[in-house]
Amino acid sequence: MAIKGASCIACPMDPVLRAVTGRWTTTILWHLSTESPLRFGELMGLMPEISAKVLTDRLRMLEKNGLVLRTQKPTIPPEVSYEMTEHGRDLHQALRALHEVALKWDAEGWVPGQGFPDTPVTQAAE
Amino acid sequence: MAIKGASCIACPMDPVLRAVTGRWTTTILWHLSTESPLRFGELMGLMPEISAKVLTDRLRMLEKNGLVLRTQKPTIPPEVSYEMTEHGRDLHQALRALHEVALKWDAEGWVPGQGFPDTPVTQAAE
DNA sequence: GTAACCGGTTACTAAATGGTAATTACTTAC
DNA sequence: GTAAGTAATTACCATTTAGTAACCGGTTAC
Repeated sequence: MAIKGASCIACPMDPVLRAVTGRWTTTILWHLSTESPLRFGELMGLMPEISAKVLTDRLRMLEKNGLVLRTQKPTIPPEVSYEMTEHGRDLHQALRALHEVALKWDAEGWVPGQGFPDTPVTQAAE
Repeated sequence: MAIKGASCIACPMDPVLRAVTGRWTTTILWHLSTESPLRFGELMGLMPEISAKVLTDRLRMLEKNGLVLRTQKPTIPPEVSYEMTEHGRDLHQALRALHEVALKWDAEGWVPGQGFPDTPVTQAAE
């Protein structure tokens, strides 16, 4: 008889979560999952608050993990575009499900850090 | 006519992703989504590498966001258990989809930071 | 000659995050 | 009287991460 939940200690969730979640990562995947290919500048435009450095870092990481494909045309000025790989597209269902949750919670009046209208407010001690 | 993808700049994905993704957060939600309720110590056991401080931080954040319910029995020693709220359970589909992806990629030989067997290897410059 | 274009890179600094160890509280067992 | 057990909390320090601004390349338009 397995210990409650113990069967998942060594399941492959953790490494996958590290690769596809985290600051900006999931947002980038969501955009590329919704419309591909997207150019570097277009991604910047879709995420006005990300910096070029972080976007580059994330795209490199996703590329290394085989989830995103980078295509460069050697024109002047250069034209670089990104799209999901075949494997990356496996995330489509999960991303769509997350998007639906986002729409639902938004409609229900969810506020980041405060929860839903029916979430009990924890009193701040004086 | 909307600019390519522009319709999602202000969509509610970002705040939701901040609340449910991030180091340990999604893993905690996955465990609570799979079996509830779980006690603090049980969660620690399921994630051998997390520290009590970080687990506490995450649980407080999830509670504030109305996704996780904390129940304390005033016994000695105390017995505190955590479970998903009604709203939190909205994530079930997304979490299950992520889990399926994890199982699939694992079976396909995906290695974190190196991708799949068919992912082109970027040469490390000497 | 110089500014714009695009997709970066680099160096430096600032902020967020995470880990460790000590401490709390109350009761039961040794 | 002291250690164990549970669920934390706190202070402090180390690490990681992110942001800022400057710079690069080659060509075209002014």
